[in-house]
Order: sequence, then C-alpha cells, then structure tokens
Amino acid sequence: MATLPIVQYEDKIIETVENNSITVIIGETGSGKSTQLSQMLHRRGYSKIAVTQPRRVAAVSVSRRVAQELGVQLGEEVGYAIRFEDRTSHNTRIKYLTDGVLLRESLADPELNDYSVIILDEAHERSLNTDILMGLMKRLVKHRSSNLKVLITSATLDGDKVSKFFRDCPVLNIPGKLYPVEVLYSKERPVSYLDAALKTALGIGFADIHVRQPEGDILIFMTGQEDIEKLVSKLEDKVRALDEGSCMDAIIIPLHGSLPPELQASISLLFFYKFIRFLETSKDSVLLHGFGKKMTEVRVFSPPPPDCRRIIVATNIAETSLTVDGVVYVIDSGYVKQRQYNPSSRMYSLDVVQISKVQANQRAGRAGRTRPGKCYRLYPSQIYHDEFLDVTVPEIQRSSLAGSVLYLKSLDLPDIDILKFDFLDSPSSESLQDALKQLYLIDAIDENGAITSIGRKMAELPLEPSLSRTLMEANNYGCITEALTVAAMLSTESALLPGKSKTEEKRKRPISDLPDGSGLGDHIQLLQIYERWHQTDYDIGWCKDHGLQRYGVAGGHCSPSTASHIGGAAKAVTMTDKKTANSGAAWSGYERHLKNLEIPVRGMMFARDVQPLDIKANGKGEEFRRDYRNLRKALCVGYANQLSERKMHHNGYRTLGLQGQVVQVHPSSALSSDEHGKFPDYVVYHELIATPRPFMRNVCSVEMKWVIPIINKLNTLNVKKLSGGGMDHVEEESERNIPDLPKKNVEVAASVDDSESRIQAARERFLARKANKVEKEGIVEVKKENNVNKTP
DNA sequence: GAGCACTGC
Repeated sequence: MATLPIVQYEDKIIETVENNSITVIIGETGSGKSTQLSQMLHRRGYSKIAVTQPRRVAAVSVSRRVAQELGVQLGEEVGYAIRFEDRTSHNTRIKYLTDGVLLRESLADPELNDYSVIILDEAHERSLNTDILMGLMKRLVKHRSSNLKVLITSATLDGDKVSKFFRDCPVLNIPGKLYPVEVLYSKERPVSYLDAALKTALGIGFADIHVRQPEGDILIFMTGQEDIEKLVSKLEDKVRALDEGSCMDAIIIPLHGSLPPELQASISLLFFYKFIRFLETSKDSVLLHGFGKKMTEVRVFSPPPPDCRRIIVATNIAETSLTVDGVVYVIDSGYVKQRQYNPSSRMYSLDVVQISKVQANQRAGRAGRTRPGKCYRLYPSQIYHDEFLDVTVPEIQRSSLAGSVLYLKSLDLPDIDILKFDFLDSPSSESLQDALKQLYLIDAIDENGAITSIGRKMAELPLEPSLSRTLMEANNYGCITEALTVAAMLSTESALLPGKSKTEEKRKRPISDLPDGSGLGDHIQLLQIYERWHQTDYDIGWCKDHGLQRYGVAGGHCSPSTASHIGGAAKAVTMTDKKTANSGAAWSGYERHLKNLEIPVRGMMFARDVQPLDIKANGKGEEFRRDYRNLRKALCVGYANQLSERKMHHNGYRTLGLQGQVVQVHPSSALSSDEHGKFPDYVVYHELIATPRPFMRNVCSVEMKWVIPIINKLNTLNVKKLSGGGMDHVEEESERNIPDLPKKNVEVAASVDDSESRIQAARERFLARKANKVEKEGIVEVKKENNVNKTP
C-alpha cells in the first residue's frame, strides 16, 4: 500500500480537511483515493465516515478491500450499505454506500448526524443522486449543529468549478498511478467509425494494431449493440482471412449490457485465479445457467491462449462499470448513446452524442492499467479540444425530475424554495416546472406547491412517483397485491420481459399462449404474466418456452422465487426488510412499511396466496374475463400526469396536459381495439419515447369517468402558484389541449359517479363538440388518418 | 408495426 501515490499526501490532506469544512480532491485513476481517504481520516480519529459510490458493485468491492487492508471483518469496523443489503453494525466506522442510500438516510435524519465525515466519491460522473447530495452538503456544513467535514472527489477538468460552487474551497491534486498512455488522433473524422475502428484494429489504416504492435488486448468503444455485432462479425472475417502464422491469433469478444449477466460477469472474473483454475481443470464446455442453454461462447471464459490477442468491442459499460485487465490498446469512437428527457414534450429519446473530455480520458486510461499503452482516437485533436465538452452533461439535466423534486420537498428544508435550490448545475426552469405540474396532478403537492400528506408518503417509497401514487391508491381499492406486482414488473431489471422472438420462433409458439392483458393493456399483461409464472412455481423453463427473458438480480445468485419477488416486492419495500430471503418476507416487509407510514393495509396477501387470474368463475359454472377495474382505477390516479385521449377518427392519441402532443400506441402493446377497430378513448402510459415517431410505451385502458377529475385539475393548474413565486419568468399557461368540458357537465358527472348514462351523455356532448371543432379547424387532422396506425 | 447506452432507491 505504501506505493499508492496518495499516501505521500496524507499530512497535507489531513491539514486541509481540519482547516476547511469542504475539500475537493482531484484524484486520477489509481491514486487510491477511494480506499485510502477514509482510512486516513479514520486514523486521525474521525468517528464515522461515509463514502458514497454511484454504483453498488463499487461500494461492495471497495469496502471489502478496505476491510482487508485493515485486517477486520467486513460488516464490523468497515461495512457497506446498498439496496437490499446492509452489512454494517454498531461498530462500523467506515461505511461505503451508494449515493441513493445516503439520500434515503437523510430522509430519516436530515442532518446526517451519524457521520462526522462524508466523502462523495466519483463526483465527476455527475450522477443525479450525487448532484443532489452536493447541494445538500453545501447547506449542511452551514446549518448542521455538530461539526461536519465533506470531501468531494472529482476529475481534473471539473475541480475548479466544484471548488467555486463550494465557496472557493481548497483543491488538492493527487497524481494517479497509471502507466503513460500515448494518445493518437486521426487526421479527420471518419465517414464510418465502424470501418475506421476495423482498420485501426486489423486493417491497413492510420494504424493497424494487430499486425504491427506487440501483444496486448485491444478495447474498442462503440455506441450500441447493433454496431458492436456488426463490427464483431467484420473483425472475425478479417481474422479468418489473415495468413496463418503471419501474426498472432485473435479472439473477438462483444461486451454490452444486453448480454446475459453470466457472460458479463465472466469478463470481470476472467483473471480471477480460482476461476481460471476451474476452467483449466474442467475440460468440458461450461454450462451457463439461467437460460438453460449451453453457451457456445466458451471462449469468452478462456484466458487468451499464448500468442493470442483479445479484441473486446464494448459500449461505455467498459468505461467505468467493468474493468477488463490486459488491455494495452484502446480505440475510441468518440461517441456514446445517452438517454435524454425533454420536459416540454415529456419524451425520452436515446441519442448518439459526442463524449466529453472526461469520458475520453477515462477511456484512454483503460489502456494504461497494466503497462504503458496507446489510445487511438477516431477523431482529430482539434475536435477534442474545441468541440468536446469538458464534463459529461449531468444526469440532472437529462432526466425527469418529478421524483427528485418530491424528495427535496419532503425534506422540508427551512427557508428554501425548491426552484432556487443551489445545484452545481441547475436543471432548466422548464424541467422544474414540468416536475411540479406532474406532482400536482398526482396529488403529491397542492396548488400552492406545498407537499401534501399523500406526497410525503410517496416520497418514502423508493419508486417513481407515478408508481408510488398507484400503490397508495390501490391500497384504498384493495388491490395492493396486484399493483405491487405491476410496479415491480415495471421498475426492476429482473422483470419478465417478452424477449425478442425471431419470426421463426413466433411461428413455433403462437402468442396466444401468453396472457394478453385481457386487451386492457400492458400493465395488466405484465400482471398476468407474473401470475402465470407464479403458478408454475417460478419455472425458468416456462419463461424459456414463452420467449420471456428473466434478467439476473444483484449478482445473479438468487433462487427464482427470490428473484421474482426481489424483483417484485422488495424493489418497493425499501430497506425495511433487509434480509429478503424469500418473497413472503419481502411482502410482510412491505406491509410493515405501509404501516410505518400509517397506511392501513387492506386485502393484503402473500405472494404465494395470489389467486387472481384473468379468467374467473362466477360460481354458476360460467367463466368471465376479469376487467381489473380497481387496479386500472388506481393506475389512472397514479398516472394522471401521463394521460392521453384518442383522436376522433383514428387510433392516434393526444397527450393531455401537454401542448397537443400526438402520439401512437407502441406496436408491441397488448392493448386491443374494439369491434370497430378503435382503441379506448383514454389510456394512461408509462413513458413516451421519441423514436422517429413518438410512441407511448406500456399503456393501460382507463375510463372516461375516472378521467374527468383529472381534466378538472388540469383546468385549474396554475404554474405560477405551483412555483410558489419562485419562478421569475413563468409564462402564462395555455394548455390548449385540455378538453373544454363545461363546468356543469363535469359536476354532474363527478358527483353521480355511478350514473353511467349521464356520464355517457356528457361524454357524447364532449365528443360531438370535438368533432365539430375538428371540422372547423380544417382537414389537417383528417388527412393524417391514412398514415395512422390502424389496427387489424 | 418497432428497437433495446448505463446506473440507482
């Protein structure tokens, strides 16, 4: 350990921390900051130190390392806390935790008095949670009664900005321990960076590593699965075409998030001694569990044979999350795929964007971990210097902020206006207003922007606001079990997802095998699929037979039933139930959680008692299809901010509460049309995605009478009031697409909830007026009809 | 009739 560069700086670091409440540490990769800073401060006598990490694996692996260095048992003096897992005790003095966990802790104790030091590690990655924590830390050092020391670690390019944010706090530079990496630029930007990468690795391009350079693996950064697969097959062709004996052999390895987790894990385990021994001793091919299929890509596991070079083609997963040892050459396309949120249309899109300088340097650094390396940038240096942003656009400027704003509101920070919250990089006022409007529509804040009792309870649930609102409403309607399953299916990576079935497979297995959501939409379908799977006692074979994918959970060592309900309940359970050993425990944990919130639980059942099916008997020997009325009603309340109305003459929809956004039901949806080929008049949707055509993904059919109170609310929405005067330039709202229901009709409809006929009458008047309006406004809309999504 | 960067409570 004595060789770590940071050790020489110990005195300087301690001195700076003692004299300042906030210190910025610029520590390059390999400086040892993640493992050493906490130990130094511990030695100095600070009572309890928290170190946040943006990723779970990092929290676990770094804490394990520190426990080892200190010769203590993990979970005692040194421990970690991540979702579902708290390995700390009352003895714990150094605690590694994800930034999200620290945010949750601060909900229980806003002053975080348990800690004398808080270190926000990897702050340059600008994760949403770390950004919020930075704002909170700035307040906390000023307001907290007991002494608090805060350390922020960041990248070179970001240090001054962070220091300025924290009132010119001191910045310490700690050199890294990477080997030098020579950076080579191409003369101009290639027409096709796929071909350029190919040439650089194997061809006769501006460099050709494989034939001319000494041994060492090559890591190529591409944007996505499709490009990776194309490049892999081209590389394989080329390698095969190389003259035997003219150069060393090469194996090509794709690496991206959609690969089975087992395959990914194998990469990081590749050089794990035991594992290699295991492979050497078992001559048989390795059988991967999970899909029950024999993987042919055993080569991924094998260490490269002598005189063989690995070429790894990866997404940015290899930038931070996965480290592949043995890499000496990096080829950087200069691009990354990023998910962006547009608050004015509430749409997400996945765009290929130029990386930042920090990212480019991070990628280059991957070449210098074991010995001096080379990084080939497929773009000119002038583009790097002039066009690349210094730092990645922070997540807070690319996401919907409803959840974060609700969280901040629930903290009840004195004398703080959420819209003036001091962020290192503020989100746009448009984005904050969007969050407020959404929260108002789902009753989390009142018309003056103050958090409601419903909102307070929602904030306690670690779910996106729409889903936490749905759960609360479902509890009132006695369908909490079902709602929980839906929430879990939508919010977990371990959900059962309809896999991409090739046309071939489709013919073999008629879709009718799978529940169809009773035609009511995707939420219902997800519920039915889960229930069906539950009936098979969580049989993996059943998933396989139905073309469903079950993604692994937290390291992949869960039994199917835990997986399902970790996927299921536990996601919604928060930390109340720390040892989610089985689904029953998770559900009772959730029940406890609701009780803590003083929400009486009605109709609660354990997962194993779940009975409801899409077909039910009525006791007279007849069967009828369930209409999931209560669940859909709850979804309608929860998704009041994500509601669409069908257009008059076709199956296109218009979002309500937004400026006339025209969207379609996603073709993969389970929603079915009526006998006239029409979709339901109203649906709620889980998200809008802006592919070339805008789609609603995951929709659920809802009824007119449930929608009326929402339309009412939209009519009274006043952003100025919601912002509590915090916005200086709030534009007058003109929500042109709010249906213009006359007050009288609304009142009638709303007060006589059960009078179907009167509601029907109101609806007919409304639709008639709408038709009239369409005629007056012109033919544009009618013309569109031909293009639009007609259901068979 | 279309498309899956990566995290996290």
